[in-house]
Amino acid sequence: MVLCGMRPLGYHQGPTTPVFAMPLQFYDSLQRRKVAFVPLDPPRVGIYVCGLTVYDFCHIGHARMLVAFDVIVRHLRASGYDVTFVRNITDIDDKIIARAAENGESIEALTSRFINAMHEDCARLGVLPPDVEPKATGAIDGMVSLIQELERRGLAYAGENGDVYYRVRRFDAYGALSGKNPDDLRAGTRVEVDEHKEDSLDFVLWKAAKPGEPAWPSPWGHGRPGWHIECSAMSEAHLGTTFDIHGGGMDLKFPHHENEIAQSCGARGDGFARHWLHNGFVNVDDEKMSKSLGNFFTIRDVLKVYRPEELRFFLMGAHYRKPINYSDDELDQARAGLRRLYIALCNADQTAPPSQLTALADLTSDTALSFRAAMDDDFNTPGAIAVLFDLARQINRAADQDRREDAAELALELRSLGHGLGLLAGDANAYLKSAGGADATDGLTDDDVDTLVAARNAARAQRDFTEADRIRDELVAARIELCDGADGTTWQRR
RNA sequence: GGCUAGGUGGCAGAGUGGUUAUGCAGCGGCCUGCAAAGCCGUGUACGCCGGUUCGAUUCCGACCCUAGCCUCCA
Repeated sequence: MVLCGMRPLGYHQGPTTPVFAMPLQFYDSLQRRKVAFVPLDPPRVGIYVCGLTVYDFCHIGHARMLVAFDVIVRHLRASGYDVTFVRNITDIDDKIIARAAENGESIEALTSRFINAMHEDCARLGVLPPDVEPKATGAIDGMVSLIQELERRGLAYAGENGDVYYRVRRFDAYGALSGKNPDDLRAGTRVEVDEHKEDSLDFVLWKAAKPGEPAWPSPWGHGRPGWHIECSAMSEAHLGTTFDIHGGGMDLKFPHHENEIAQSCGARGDGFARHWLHNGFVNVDDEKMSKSLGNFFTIRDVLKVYRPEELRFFLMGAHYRKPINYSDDELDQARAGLRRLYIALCNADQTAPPSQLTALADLTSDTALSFRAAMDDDFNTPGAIAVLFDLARQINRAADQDRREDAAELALELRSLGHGLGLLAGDANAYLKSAGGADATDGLTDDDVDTLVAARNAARAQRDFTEADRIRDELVAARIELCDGADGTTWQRR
């Protein structure tokens, strides 16, 4: 509860200028304010994020979560922490069972198909794999153990139907995360009431097996786990009963995360996640994008039209806690902005990725310190990106003034800072020449373009500008832009 | 209805008790055969009404509006 005071970060450009910075701070959903982050057991940091239920392709809302926590973990690591990042996979639940039956395929076939698809999507978006990616079906023992302990403590009971429930009203802290009062919740009950529950607030820990459904043995008979208990078991298995950060989408705050707290704290005493981070939503027409509303775009749909990095850049263009609206117009804006950064790398003649980047901690320019300050302040990616643009201007200016070494040095810094955001990792020419999405092919191969550019330059050499412009118009129609420089003509796809 | 977040220039989006966010788009200039890219210049935004203050977009209160959650959901 006590904010750490200012502490010296280091010295910049001589010993007379101390540079101060606040330590890393972020908004904790539990305390509902920004807190200075002090890990439980530094430099080790444990973070658990609720992953996906794998019965369909990932949509952009999932991408938001994946990218948001990818950036958070990247920055924790850049800040010197030894992070263990756990992101689970829910591979058993009602929807999975229903979808598998619908498709006439096995649950295993369905889930492994969509797990692979998710991994492909992540790789394309530059989302690094978590350190541990546990599956619910691999954590049944831990769930049974938790439920047994809850039962022993009077917090769980078996209904007549064989389902096991959590006795919510016996857990005093219920509602602490979501700010909800159990009495208010009960008043709002308007869904079908399960007559086997003691109280309508109680939620399922273990479901009795139904014919034809997957089931595991347990003290309460064959059955399968409820959704909430999975995460309590998986976080405990990999991070212990107390760990630093728990994350997930805003909609998981209640009831999922509230229930996790009830389960984990109920069974193991106090502890569990010390801080909670929730990412905001992707909206379409100012309405939540979700499968149930049917207004969602899958990642792979979007990547037919936009480059993966453009989507990533778009998702980081707003603070991770705020909602963002998905539209072609905004993706186009992201495209134009990212293009500017890559062009700066080209202007510095640093098109190929460097073999060695500079670590954030070793960058001491004002620019780098601004970047760090932005990221240290609740992972403020828009602020950090603004610093990238500032750097791009510095590079272009240096290039204009023919200060090549300066430009190269700044370009390395841009790459290094970009790395902290998972951006600007590739070859700049390759990026700019790539089609803006799988469906954006213009029918011209790179060789075709090179041939036309050569023909145009031959015409220019003869001062036949009518022919030169005709060829350029043809290329522009194919979304290819030319740039006549001192060293020849370069081209890019828009 | 309860709870939780928001309302910033044409668009997107940070931030701040008094000083340029940033990007996209626009306009003027330089450069160019013309462009493109880049550079330079250019915009007097902070929902409404009160209050505190020398001074508020920034703090406090009321109001209006929006979104999310209260049901599976990133």
